[in-house]
Amino acid sequence: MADALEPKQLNTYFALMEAVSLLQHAVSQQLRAEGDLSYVQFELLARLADSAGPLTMTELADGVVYSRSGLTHQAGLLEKAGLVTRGPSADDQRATVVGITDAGRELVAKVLPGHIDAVRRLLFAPLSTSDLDALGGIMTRVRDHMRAEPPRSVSTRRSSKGSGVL
Amino acid sequence: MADALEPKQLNTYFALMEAVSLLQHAVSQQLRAEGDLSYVQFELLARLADSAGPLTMTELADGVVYSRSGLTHQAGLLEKAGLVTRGPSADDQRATVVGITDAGRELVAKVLPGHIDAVRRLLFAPLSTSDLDALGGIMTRVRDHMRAEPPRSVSTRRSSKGSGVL
DNA sequence: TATTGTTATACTCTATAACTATA
DNA sequence: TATAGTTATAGAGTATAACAATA
Repeated sequence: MADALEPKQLNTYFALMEAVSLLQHAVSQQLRAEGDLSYVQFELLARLADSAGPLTMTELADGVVYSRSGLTHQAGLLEKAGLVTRGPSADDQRATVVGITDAGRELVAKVLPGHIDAVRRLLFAPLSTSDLDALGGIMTRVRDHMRAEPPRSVSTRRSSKGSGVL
Repeated sequence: MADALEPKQLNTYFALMEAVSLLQHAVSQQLRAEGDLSYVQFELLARLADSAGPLTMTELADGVVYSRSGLTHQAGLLEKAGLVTRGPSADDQRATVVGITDAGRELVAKVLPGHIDAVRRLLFAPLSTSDLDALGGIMTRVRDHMRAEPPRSVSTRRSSKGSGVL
């Protein structure tokens, strides 16, 4: 126990992980039942729905998926379901641009109310307004910190000689 | 968009989910590399190491795993690896009690420093002391709220006639 | 030479249903 | 009749490596 986290840190860490795990599980069930979507698929659709225009695979991956093949797989499923389209990019001939279809937008719209409901009921119900502000500030900062630091997401490909973990 | 979360809530929700996803991914890599453990397996071992004595499968499951068969599977893997033992319970003949072995404790001890390091670097580095207090309080409250509310975890078995999602 | 994306493949995790045994 | 746990099995998600094509 030489270099343990302070107990307060440890408790915070475990509470965070367990709470989000429970939340993840609940919203995943909701998305599966109401839209036959995994959480990752929902995230991808939501990003596309929110975006001004189509996104490249790499742009779409950032922060959502941690391997290129994983994204290709998911995008393939969404395309087969008629929720997104894939096509060549004009700017960069290597890139694939992904756009959301009307059916995709409709599905997001169909699933969103129940999703919002679950998040409100499970996450926000026990929180005050100042809790919300605090949590928002903290998690935004943490997210940005982790995005900036290595280990980075998909965009940097691992070098072939295993660099170890982190 | 009739009943959307307030933008502040939505941003908070997404920041929380993305930050924890990144954290989960990073610590999973660390645990896999240094101890050949999944995060769930680490959690199970850590609980057992922290517990005064052996736990039943149901006690062990709570908050960690969402299906009984999943836990049986993971416990089987840990047992095969010599990290835990399983045996009949004295109190309740139906129950299985799970205990951690010396090898299990050693593995936790081996893996923990790197784990703590990653959590500090990724989660706590950008947070102040008051952030830590706030986050701890908030996430503890959220976790307890979700534990209390349905959808409950494993302990309640689903009725055979599909009760829908939540 | 580095980057974008796909393919093929293998593996892990998870969940459902059917089952045994005990309370 | 309800609960604890296991088994068998199937499906979904993810990652690695090898590959083709473009920058």
